[in-house]
Amino acid sequence: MHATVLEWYALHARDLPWRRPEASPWSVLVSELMLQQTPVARVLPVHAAWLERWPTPAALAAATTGDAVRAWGRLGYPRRALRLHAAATAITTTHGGEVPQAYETLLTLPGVGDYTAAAVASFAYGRRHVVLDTNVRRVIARAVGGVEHPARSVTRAERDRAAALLPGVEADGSSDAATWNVGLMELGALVCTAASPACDRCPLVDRCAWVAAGRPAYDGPPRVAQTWAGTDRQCRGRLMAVLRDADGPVPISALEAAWAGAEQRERCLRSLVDDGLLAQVGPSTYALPTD
DNA sequence: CATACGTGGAC
DNA sequence: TGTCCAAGTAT
Repeated sequence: MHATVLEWYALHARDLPWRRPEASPWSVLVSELMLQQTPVARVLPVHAAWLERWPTPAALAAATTGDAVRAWGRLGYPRRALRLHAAATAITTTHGGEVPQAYETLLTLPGVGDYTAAAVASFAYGRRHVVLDTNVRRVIARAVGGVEHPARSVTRAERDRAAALLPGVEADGSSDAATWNVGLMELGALVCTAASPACDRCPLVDRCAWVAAGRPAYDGPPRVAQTWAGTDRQCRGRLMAVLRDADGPVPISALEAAWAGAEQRERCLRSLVDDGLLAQVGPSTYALPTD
């Protein structure tokens, strides 16, 4: 299975900026934060502009959080911009300006959880870690587990299975683990997709347990649908869009025009200020934060 | 462990 | 056209 995936990746990998040999660990870290729940196509232009403007953690740490939020644009989940800024600050003040290499150290950075810590350690530094993202989980669930979708949350058995599949260390100390990780991710992103897997283009089709079983439909607990219309998330998004698109502070009237329901609007306004995404700069004026 | 958290493209 | 989904994290 290893050689098959590695060969397929060598032939079909997309040329992404954060995968190039010259990509810095900072570029990798920025890409990983941006890619959390966000498609590659939308990340590409924002990532390029971000690295151009803030080529190092120290450069971002010197900017305001408001600048980071505005540069985040419409990637969604703007708290990630705040976390990335906070991570850059921590890297600058307590890690000598260099993105940490150790998984455990990476894990202490804001916005960096198990997946991102393993991904940065693996992709930026070549360290051997199990990288369990939604793509890897799905490929393993199908190819090895024989089911269409993995469980809602990562189980111990699932992690053990992924660890067992991870390429080992060669006699010379090298390992294919990092390429294996990104290869499995790429396979899940391009071929073994959630809704319409292209098994006719899959290098693992002949040994896939799910295909062998006749591609049985998912029969686990119902996967919760994301609601959107009328939620606080939609309201917060509307309010943030007003601030992002403005040159400076905006009057409360502009925010009132963006969301009709007063009670919900005020609750969301409070939560955005509480999160540090907005600042009240006058009795009836709001702005992106300047700290 | 379930839930909140943005946004827009695909089918 | 509405539903599903995208390299998760924090609480």
